[in-house]
Amino acid sequence: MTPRKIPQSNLYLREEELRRGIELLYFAYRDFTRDPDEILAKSRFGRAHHRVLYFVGRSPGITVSGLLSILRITKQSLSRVLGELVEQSYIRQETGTEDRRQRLLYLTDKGEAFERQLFASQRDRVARAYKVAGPEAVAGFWEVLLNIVDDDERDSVLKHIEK
Amino acid sequence: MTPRKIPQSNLYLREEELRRGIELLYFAYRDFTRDPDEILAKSRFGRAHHRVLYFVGRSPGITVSGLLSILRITKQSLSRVLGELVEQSYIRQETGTEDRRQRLLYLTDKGEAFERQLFASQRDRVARAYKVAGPEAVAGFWEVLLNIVDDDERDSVLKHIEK
DNA sequence: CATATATGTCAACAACACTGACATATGCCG
DNA sequence: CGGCATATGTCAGTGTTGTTGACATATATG
Repeated sequence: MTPRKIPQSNLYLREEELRRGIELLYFAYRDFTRDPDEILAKSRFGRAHHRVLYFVGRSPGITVSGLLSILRITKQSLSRVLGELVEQSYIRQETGTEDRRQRLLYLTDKGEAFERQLFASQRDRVARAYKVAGPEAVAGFWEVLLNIVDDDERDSVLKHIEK
Repeated sequence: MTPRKIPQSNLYLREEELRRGIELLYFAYRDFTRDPDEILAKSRFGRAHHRVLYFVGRSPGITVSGLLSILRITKQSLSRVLGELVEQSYIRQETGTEDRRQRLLYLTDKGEAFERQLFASQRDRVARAYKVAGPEAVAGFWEVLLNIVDDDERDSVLKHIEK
């Protein structure tokens, strides 16, 4: 009951709550990626291809460097994955109109169909979670995740999700 | 204004909301893993070692198969990582008392110190996010994540986080 | 024209996952 | 006790995804 004990107890509680968030993030992400992974395993693509299809589908006409700053990988890594998707006609490239150095990326019909299939596998899981938890929980879910993102990335994430 | 248009509009809204969750999960996870990755890069360990240290620290005396079902990787994959941690005295193994086939895993003092350093790097990020978002948002964050987890895994996750 | 930027490419390498096959120690059941 | 199951360990080969470093080409910009 000394004053010193109170902050210590709060710190302990705090750590438990923080670990709970860390673990839930880990477990949810672990299961959340399994749905598309199973579909991808049947093709010769992997998770990296999925991410490219996802973000090109989400931002048609995105440039290579735009994609790089979302994915935060090197251009050499992206190049391999993107090259395979282009070569197999899931993605097409157009030379930029304003800046002809840029390559603007778009999903082809084939790519769009595949992306929708991959999305569908995650959609059901997330939709169920939203439904069970309810709209207020969902708002909290978004709010906390947004604040976990790097401070200097938050604006760019907001631009993405508020489209 | 025909009845047909209403469900279509709802579906569209729904998809936007689902994609928002998917993207926030992606971006938050991307940044959330960067803190420990930077520390790990200075050692000769990687993200896989971190996960093992984390869950052994969280459940002292966990068995190898217990760890395998949390990590959902093969024993061959775990073996390499765990072997390195044991060999460098971050983790020690004890033969199970009830079942002598089991190897019970514990962090050494060295392992505990390293785990706390890794945890600290994520703690600040999550603590700030909790603080900015507020307690109700945090409850929603937990609730949605828990429901994103596989149905048949939810009990085991609950057992974990409610310790 | 000179420099910067956007993109592409080659090569070597590392982390982390997988499959398949086999080995050892221990528990448990009839 | 003998036989089968389980917990763990190990060897070998492979694939995906990331890295660094070096260099090339086309285009923009001052």
